[in-house]
Parts: sequence; structure tokens; C-alpha cells
Amino acid sequence: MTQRASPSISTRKQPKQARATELVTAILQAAAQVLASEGAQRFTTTRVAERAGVSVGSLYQYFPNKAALLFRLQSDEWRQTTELLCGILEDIGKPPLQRIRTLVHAFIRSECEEAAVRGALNDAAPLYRDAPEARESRARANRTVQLFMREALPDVADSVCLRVSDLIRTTLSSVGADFSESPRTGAEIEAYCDALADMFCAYLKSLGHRG
Amino acid sequence: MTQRASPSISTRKQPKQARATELVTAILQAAAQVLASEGAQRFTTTRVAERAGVSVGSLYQYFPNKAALLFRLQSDEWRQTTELLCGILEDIGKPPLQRIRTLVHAFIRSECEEAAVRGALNDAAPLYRDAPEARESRARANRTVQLFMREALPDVADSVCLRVSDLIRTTLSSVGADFSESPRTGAEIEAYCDALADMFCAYLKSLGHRG
DNA sequence: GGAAAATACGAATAATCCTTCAGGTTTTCT
DNA sequence: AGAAAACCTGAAGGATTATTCGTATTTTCC
Repeated sequence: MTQRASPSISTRKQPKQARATELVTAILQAAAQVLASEGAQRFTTTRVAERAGVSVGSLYQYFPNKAALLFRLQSDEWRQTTELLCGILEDIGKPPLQRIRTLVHAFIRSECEEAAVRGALNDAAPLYRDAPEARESRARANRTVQLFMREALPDVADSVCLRVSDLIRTTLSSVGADFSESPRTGAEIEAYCDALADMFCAYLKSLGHRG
Repeated sequence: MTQRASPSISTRKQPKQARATELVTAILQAAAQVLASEGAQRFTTTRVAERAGVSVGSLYQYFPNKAALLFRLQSDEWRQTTELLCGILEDIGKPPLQRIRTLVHAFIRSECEEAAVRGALNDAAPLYRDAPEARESRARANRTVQLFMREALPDVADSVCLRVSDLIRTTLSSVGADFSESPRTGAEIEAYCDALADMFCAYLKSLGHRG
């Protein structure tokens, strides 16, 4: 397996003045840009600092190492994605199957928009799967999806709900990651999303959803 | 996007003596081992040569550069996967839905077995998506899946069949890649495969498959 | 104003890695 | 056997990179 050692995430120093805070955000923006435009291979601390218009030394005052910088970007992506997912699934106002459809569209659209950063992040970073930030995001997404399933499939055993949650969660996340790689037109993407949503709905109906 | 420039795949020299052929296979084996055990980051030509028990220079006589070595491993994986998929889907003897189920199980089992190499390969290699070898594998898989769909959904318009093919192909391949990362017991894997197969079948039935 | 803390700088360091090439060894073929 | 072709070796070159640290600048606060 890949060297997935957790990065020394020991934070180095917290910015206390305004300029330092701006510097950190500038670095984060630059990092995302470098990752998107130059690719994982050419993602270096020097290049990031250059792009941010600061010196390498400054970068190292707020990030202990390159991995920590990547990890920060990764964490932000996770948080963002998890919130997107939970926000949609917990919208009690709409019927479950419609929520699923909305989710698929939103998820894949977001994946396509940030395809460059996400792809490069995947290439560059050891997938800090076991970091607490990752666990927390997964756990939150898990909880939400399970609650949703119990609502969508009221007459189905919990153990089955759990399996279905797992299936849909993994399917969605991995399809999103992979899908953003093949270039497609907007119409193709829409058609694909609809088909994927149709598949989820057909499955839920076959399991006893009455909608 | 990541630097996905195609590697100089210009073959350097073909082995003409027996020892040279053995050397090449030894290098390929060693490469897979290094990738699996050391990870993408520590995959270096020197390490591969060391593990194979030969000198770096020898490696460079049959592979023009590191990328070519990675590409060779990647190509072999593609070929293998495509043959697995086609072999199952083209088995006319069995009913379509059963073939789908067999496929899901075989696919994910294979993915789990070689998870280490595949994962590291993903991390290490720019995904030579546009190389002719990749195109050919995709094209062959595409053809087979489309033929299968037309058989499984005889009364459905071709355009729909095409979309469904696309959906199932991408779903399967990406789920496989992602799935092999979270560690699970054998029983969990079986349950997951069954659920995924159920979902595919429910979808096909909802589209008009009578079986 | 001025001392102390915070911040910024960037050349230098040390490590790693890909790739080459000049020279030696083994096999093939006559 | 002997020449030619194929093959193997591994130290060295050249390039890139992550990270440090001594110094310079700016801000804070009395």
C-alpha cells in the first residue's frame, strides 16, 4: 500500500496579526491554484510561495511542512463536501427520492467544478484516511445517510438500511471522483446524473420504498 | 489538472536473449512489489533494480524512463481487468442478471486482491488516460457492455442503452477503486457486492428487463 | 520614541532522485 | 577459437526539492 503515514500536522504557529492572517489565506489560495494549474508533480512549497507573492520561509512559519499544507486543502474539501451532502439529505420538506436526485446532481456538479484541484489532490496527497478530520467527516456523512435511509425505507430492517447507506455513500463518492475525469458536455452530465439518480431510486423502490 | 503528459513510451530495446527476457520480467515483478510494499512516493528506479537483483543501468536498457515502467504496469492492469469483464459479460449461456452479479463479485474481489498495487499505481502514475492502450481497453469494454445491454434490454432505445452502459461501467470501475481502500471482512465484502448487484438489477428491471 | 514581539525574507543546506556512459562480461555465430 | 553482438554494471552528473536559520522589517504597546 502507499505510504499513507499521517503527516506531522503539528501546527507551527497561529497568526496573531492581520497581515499574517492574510498571508495564510493567500498561501491557501495559491496552493489550490498551483495544484490545479501545475499538477501534483509540480506542486512545491517554493512554487506556492512564489504564486502567493511571499517567501518560502513565511510559508514554513504557519505550515510545518508540505504535507500539512496539502492536508489543510484536503480537510477543507471534506468539510465542504460533507456539508453539501448533509444539507440536502436533511431537508425534511421534500420527499426522499427527490432529495436523492438533488443530491446526485449537486454532488457531481460540484465534483466537475473542482475537478482540477480534487484530482491533483488525490495524486499528491497520501489519502489521510485515518486523520481525525477524515473520520469525523465520514462519521457525520454516515449518520446523515443512515437517518435518511431509515426515513426512506421505514419497513426495512436496520441491518439492511446500513448496507444500503454504505452502498450509496461509496458509490456516490467514488463515481464523483472518477466521473470528473472524462470530459463531457453539460447535457451529457445532466443525462448521467439523471440515470444515476434513476438507479438509486429504482433500488430503493425495490427495497420497499413507497413514493 | 494534473500533469498528465503522456510518458515517452518510445521503447528502448527489445530483449533478444533469454537472460534479457528474464531480466525484464524480474524487473516488472520487482516493480509491482516495490509499489505495493513501499508505496508510490518511494517507488524509485534504483529501488526497483535493487529488488530485482540487477543494476539500474540494466533497467534503463529496456525502459526509457520511470514513467514507461509505471505505464507498463498500468497497461497490464487494464488488459487484465478488461479481459475479466468481457469474459463474464460475453458468457451467453447464463441469464443477463446473473452475469451482472458474477461480474460485480469478480470485479471487486480482484480489486481487493490487488488493492496495494492498484492504489499505489493510482498515486504514482499520471493516469495515462489518452494513451492508445487505454483507449483500446476502454473501447473494448465499452463495446462489450453495450452489446450486453442491448441483450438485457431488448425493448429499450439505443440511446438509453448507451447511457446505461456508461453508468454501469463508470460506477463499477470507480467503486472498485475506492472500495478496496476501506478494510472490510470477507463477509462484509460479499454483502456489499450483493447489494451493488441488487441495485444494478433493480435498475435494469425498472427499465424493462424481464427475467 | 523605543523596546519587544511578531513577522517576513531568501540564500544555503542536505537529501533524494533520474538518467547516462565508459568499460567489463556473457552469449552467439561462424 | 575468435570476432561481433548483446548484455550488464554502478559510480557520477545534473537537476529538483523540502526545510532551516540568521538577518531584516514591521507592528504592538508602554
